Amino acid sequence: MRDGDPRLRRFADFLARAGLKATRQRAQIVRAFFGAGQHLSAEALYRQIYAQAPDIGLVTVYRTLKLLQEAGLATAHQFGESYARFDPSPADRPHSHLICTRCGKIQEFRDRGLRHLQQKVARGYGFAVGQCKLELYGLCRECARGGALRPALQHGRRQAHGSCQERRPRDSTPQG
Amino acid sequence: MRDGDPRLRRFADFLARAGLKATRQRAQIVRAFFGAGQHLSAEALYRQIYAQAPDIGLVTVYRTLKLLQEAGLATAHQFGESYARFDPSPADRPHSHLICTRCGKIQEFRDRGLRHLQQKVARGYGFAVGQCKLELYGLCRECARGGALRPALQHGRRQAHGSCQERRPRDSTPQG
DNA sequence: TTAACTGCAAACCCTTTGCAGGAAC
DNA sequence: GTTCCTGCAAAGGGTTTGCAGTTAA
Repeated sequence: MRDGDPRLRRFADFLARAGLKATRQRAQIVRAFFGAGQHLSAEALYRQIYAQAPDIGLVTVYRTLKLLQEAGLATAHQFGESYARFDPSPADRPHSHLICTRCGKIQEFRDRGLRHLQQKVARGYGFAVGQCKLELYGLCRECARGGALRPALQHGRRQAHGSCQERRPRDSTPQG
Repeated sequence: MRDGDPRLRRFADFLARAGLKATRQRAQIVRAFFGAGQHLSAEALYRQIYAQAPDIGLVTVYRTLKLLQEAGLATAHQFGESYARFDPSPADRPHSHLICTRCGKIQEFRDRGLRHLQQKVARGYGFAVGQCKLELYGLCRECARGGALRPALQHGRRQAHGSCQERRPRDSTPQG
């Protein structure tokens, strides 16, 4: 991560505006969080940080992740696991997720169709949509090709992802 | 719930086929579960049952809900709360959810557009979609009208619903 | 100087598990 | 008569909180 990451500045601003303090621990945690560029769990983030700063506690990681959420710089997701993963994309860049149930890879995507679907549902049910959560579980390109290059995903205790169309695409040619 | 609910029969079949026993507790639990016609938590289901059968324990409710999931007759959802809610719709009737963040009401809906979106994403990313989870959080018709007829939803400890288009529909006229 | 922060340990909460007695087949 | 089931209590696991010492502003 380049040090000029705008999210670092946004977090600094958030702290200042809220009358909170910019501590070394918070700096290291957010740096590691944005630097990872993945959907890490609190525990995983803690382990990454531990390598460089073993004095930072897991509790502080949790507390900082909570601040990041309040600042709109992280979003917690369950992804059918027993623990939360934190999405480092700013809340003002909404997106959906593809979760590979084999290798655990999580990809983000956006699709205009979702907006239309929301509007249709909003009209049909008189429902004022605030947040939208769309998650597609299945096999990523590599895993779908039968490649077991990555180890299989270790599932958590609570496998609670909802049901939907159990269906496979006709072809897999990219098209953006 | 009428006693001829096909789900009761499906559950009985499931038990028989798996060499499991049809106990009074299981009967009462699944009856109450399907009868409620809502997305209850284990605790809430337990409380309902407690009125008629205080000898049935919460643990047995959990165990029976797990069996129902294995039988494809219930699905666990997190819905941004700290605990799971169980959807009494058979797994072969996939659908999405509207969750009112004010009164807690959960509505199910289906939309063909989601299928298309899935196919598009599948092509674009080479992703073999298995399960799909779509949840829209916002205000139901009644709550959106400013009516606070139902009490506000008691949120759980863990508010982990993902981000998406923060946006409101132009109008609220029904159209199916 | 003072309000906020940190780490530790302990608490919390939902869910699962071990075990001894009880019920279905 | 087995095998499975139940309830209780206790354990598990992720997350939060209380507290006393520490640090940013």
